[in-house]
Amino acid sequence: MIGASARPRVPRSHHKAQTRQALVDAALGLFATKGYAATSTEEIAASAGVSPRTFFRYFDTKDEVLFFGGDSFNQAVVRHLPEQPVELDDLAALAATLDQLAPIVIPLKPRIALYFRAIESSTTLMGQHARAVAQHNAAVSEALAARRSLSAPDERCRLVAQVAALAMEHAYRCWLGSELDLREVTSESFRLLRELAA
Amino acid sequence: MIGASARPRVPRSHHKAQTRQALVDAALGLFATKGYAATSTEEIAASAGVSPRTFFRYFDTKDEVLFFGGDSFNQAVVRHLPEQPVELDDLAALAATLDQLAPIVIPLKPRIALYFRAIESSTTLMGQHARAVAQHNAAVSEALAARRSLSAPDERCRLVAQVAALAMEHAYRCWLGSELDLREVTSESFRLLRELAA
DNA sequence: TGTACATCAGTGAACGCGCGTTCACTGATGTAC
DNA sequence: TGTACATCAGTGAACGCGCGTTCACTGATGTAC
Repeated sequence: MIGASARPRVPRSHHKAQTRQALVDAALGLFATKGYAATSTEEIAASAGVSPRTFFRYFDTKDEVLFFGGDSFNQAVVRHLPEQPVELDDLAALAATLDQLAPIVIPLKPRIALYFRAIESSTTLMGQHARAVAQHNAAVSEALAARRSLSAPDERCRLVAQVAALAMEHAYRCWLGSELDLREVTSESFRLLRELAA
Repeated sequence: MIGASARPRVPRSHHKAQTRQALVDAALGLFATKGYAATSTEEIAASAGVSPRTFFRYFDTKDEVLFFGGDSFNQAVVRHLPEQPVELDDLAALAATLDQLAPIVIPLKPRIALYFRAIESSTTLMGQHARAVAQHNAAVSEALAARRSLSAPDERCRLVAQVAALAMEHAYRCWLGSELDLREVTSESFRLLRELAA
């Protein structure tokens, strides 16, 4: 009687990750279409196919569910930055890093679009995003400090990280609203940045 | 019997403005010390000396009470910008404008410090702040467009406004945490900005 | 391989709490005459 | 100047609602023997 077993005995960790992902996806979709305030945790749970109670097993608060892998992108930036040629200045090194990471980002376009639509629906999510960007910038300025062999980031590192994040977000918003190439839009954004300070 | 009247018959509009201000002040203080989430609207009302119900006559939501006159500062920037010498480029014109407005900002230092402490206590207030900054930047980029006789702001205007806002917030945070002169810190911040793009 | 127990994802039910609303009212200011 | 009425800031009480918590349980996976 081979294959007569009712269930394929899926590992717990896998099941858990799946549930979490389902909740995140459901929330992202609902927030983007209905708005954050108009979406209850109960609805998110229902849309993810779990009970209302389960939501709070994965997230302490409603806003924590907004998540789209900004962390791993951040880590990728920090990893790629030291590999840039030393003759590039800080801004150019960051631009080159973003250029290298474009292939990872491009397939995520629909998801990123949902994310931006979601955060615009709510001040809380806006704040969530602002915090995430601030963390990202702190990590990048650490990496910039290391690149210049400083023990800790100085004012300059922090400002470069922030300015680059600005150019990046600017480029991403252009990209999302058009059919343009991400890499071209990004390099154009950095070029403009240089020009206006010249 | 001169002066025997019990009350001096204070105008309604004045009384109203006073109540509103009392609520805003109370909220700013409580948010900065206890944090946003740990402060209830009832507490704010009590601290302002009015009934709980009155809070919602002035503000539709709890977070709306965070307010410290960013609007009037914004308007001041927009008013002063066109008066700058035409030979200054956009960034220099904004720097000069902020330099002129410093005397208005300096006496507000304790209040601004409370504001920043408050927004750091809560993602919602963080979002509130992000929205306010975005509005400010939109208005500034309009003003920049007018300065260059454009009918609408282009990419460049928007980016300049954002970069300048970054330099400004950077300078303000340095200023709040020190005894340095606001005008010096600001000009240093803009100088650094130019340097890293050179 | 098989049995016995431990662990843990998921659930149900009940609840506390604070935001924000609705309805009905008081009393002071504003205004028409 | 004085009276009568309109307006509006402030209040009290009661309530709906969704977030987030607590307690007690089920059933599948993991593991020791």
